[in-house]
Amino acid sequence: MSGASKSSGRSIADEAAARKRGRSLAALGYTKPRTYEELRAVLSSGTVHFPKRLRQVAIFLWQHPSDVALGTIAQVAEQAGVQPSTLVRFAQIFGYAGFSDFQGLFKDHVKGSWPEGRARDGQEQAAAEPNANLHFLNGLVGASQASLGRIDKDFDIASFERMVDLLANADLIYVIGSKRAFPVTTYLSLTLSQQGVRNVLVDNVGSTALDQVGCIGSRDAVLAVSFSPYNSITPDLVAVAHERKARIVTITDSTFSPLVQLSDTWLEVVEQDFAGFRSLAASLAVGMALVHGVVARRTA
Amino acid sequence: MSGASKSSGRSIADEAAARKRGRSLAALGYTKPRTYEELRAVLSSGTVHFPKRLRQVAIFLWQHPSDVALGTIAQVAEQAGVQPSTLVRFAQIFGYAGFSDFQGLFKDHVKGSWPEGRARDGQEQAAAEPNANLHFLNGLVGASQASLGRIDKDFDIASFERMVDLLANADLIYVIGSKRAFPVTTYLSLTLSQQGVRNVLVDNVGSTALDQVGCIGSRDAVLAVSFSPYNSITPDLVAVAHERKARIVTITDSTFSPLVQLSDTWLEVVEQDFAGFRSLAASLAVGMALVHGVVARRTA
DNA sequence: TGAAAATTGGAAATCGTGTTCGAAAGCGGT
DNA sequence: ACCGCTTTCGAACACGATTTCCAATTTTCA
Repeated sequence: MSGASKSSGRSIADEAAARKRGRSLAALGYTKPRTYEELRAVLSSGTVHFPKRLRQVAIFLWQHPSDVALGTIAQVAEQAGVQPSTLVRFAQIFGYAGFSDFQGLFKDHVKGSWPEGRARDGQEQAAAEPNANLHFLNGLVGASQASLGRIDKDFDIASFERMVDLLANADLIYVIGSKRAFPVTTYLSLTLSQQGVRNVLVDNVGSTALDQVGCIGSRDAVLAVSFSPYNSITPDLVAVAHERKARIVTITDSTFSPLVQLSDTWLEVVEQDFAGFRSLAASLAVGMALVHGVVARRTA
Repeated sequence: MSGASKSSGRSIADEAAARKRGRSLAALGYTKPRTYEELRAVLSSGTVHFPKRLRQVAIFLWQHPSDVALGTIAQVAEQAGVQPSTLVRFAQIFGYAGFSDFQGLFKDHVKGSWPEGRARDGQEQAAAEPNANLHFLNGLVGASQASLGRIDKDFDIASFERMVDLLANADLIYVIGSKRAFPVTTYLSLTLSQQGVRNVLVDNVGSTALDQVGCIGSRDAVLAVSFSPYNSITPDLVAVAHERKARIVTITDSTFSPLVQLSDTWLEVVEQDFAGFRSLAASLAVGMALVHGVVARRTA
């Protein structure tokens, strides 16, 4: 609220200053947004086209309003990945004198939705859900959360560390998984690559998977992901890799998985399902942690 | 959060300084409260008796936590009807270096009760975790759960139903998404197929994506998934589909997505990230719900 | 391809904020 | 009522935060 009161007394000078820079939105027929909702409306209208960095700022403001309200300009800038001056420029484009002034908008908003907005009614809401689609969505969310919750409970950290070791020491990592596991492997492969870890995603495009794994050497490692029913091509591919003496680490959902016997180390991740639709949340989280562990080990 | 981290590094010196003033609570057997809840507990315990001005401060803190979090010391002092220095003294009595440090408590609390800040819970929980890998895993789980939690809060059920409508009435569904969105689209495509809904996953294998979307007709629909940064091929592909008069529904993470303007209907799903690794849990859950909705509509 | 314009990064300068400190006022005990 | 201790006040100071400005870079348009 202080920000608002302060700005009101200086708005004329502010706008004059901004206009002098020739970038004020007033020139575009916009008036300075006076509330957080107005700002959101302007941002979402899509009529304003920002260059790269300023767009980055807009996206961050959109997604993390409370961080903007509570932080200093330096903190916000770092989190958004831009320079502090960029934030100031952004604020000025909207007709504000500077960041502090602009921040008042966010402070007001956060304060406004407090403490009335504290109603933690997740459970009650779900219980009396009239809409079938919402009911289903809540069921899926529940299944995902249950899967995630189970990770904390019984997680074999020793196996996990062995897996990190094996993968980190590998020459090349082959990522294998089909059907339901494929989304997991694509994300793992993408993330590994983004982190600079060379890897091959065995996707079986062109039915070349067997030939790909035929190239595996004894200094390579296989990261396999497989869920029941185990009727996909994955066990076959892993068996080939096993014959070729590669290290094999597996994420699967039971000891009955045919991959368990082939693996040097394996982790059990059980996903909950709702009405036949199975979550992938836990597998993704564990997989990401694996990637992170490998990167950390390699750069150490 | 910055306040908290800052304090941890200086706490020893802080407490020494406070003790020298002879008013530290440590002398009374109290330890410095580390969270807002702990502070409330101490205040409400009634075991500490403050002189007039300090009591005034305590009452104000109790009743207006958000003002304390958002304001400057001068503003808080004025609202509470005391001098700024009184606030500093109050903070020091509790073992903090000063008001800024103390204020961090309130900022954390406010941010924690704000949707996108909830992953912090997992992070702090993990702070006591000795194993770095476990810490990271917990962070990811926290991010996933925060993402899922946000679905309940603000979900545009109307948009969702329009999306189901459009997809259910489509002749053929094209599923488009690249990079981080690709795992989501692969799972959507797989599930659609398993449920008997004909669809094309535009995966750009062989760089044929443009040719694929060139076949889209006006009775088809596109289900696009895209996250920031929006620098992939997805917008180009969707633009082609748009020109060919197909219905377009989108799952994305902000209004700045270039897909929004091309879409008939879109849903905002914001994923939390942890150390740069972003969750997909919420997008997957929403996507699955979409598939289920389409199947239900078609078989009805 | 080259020139002009727009955008961005970064450091220097400015401004505001929090903290400290000494003096004054209040309070309780003798 | 006096003395000593505690609490409060308010101004000066120092620090950190914000803003400004200019050079470097990127983009745009001819």
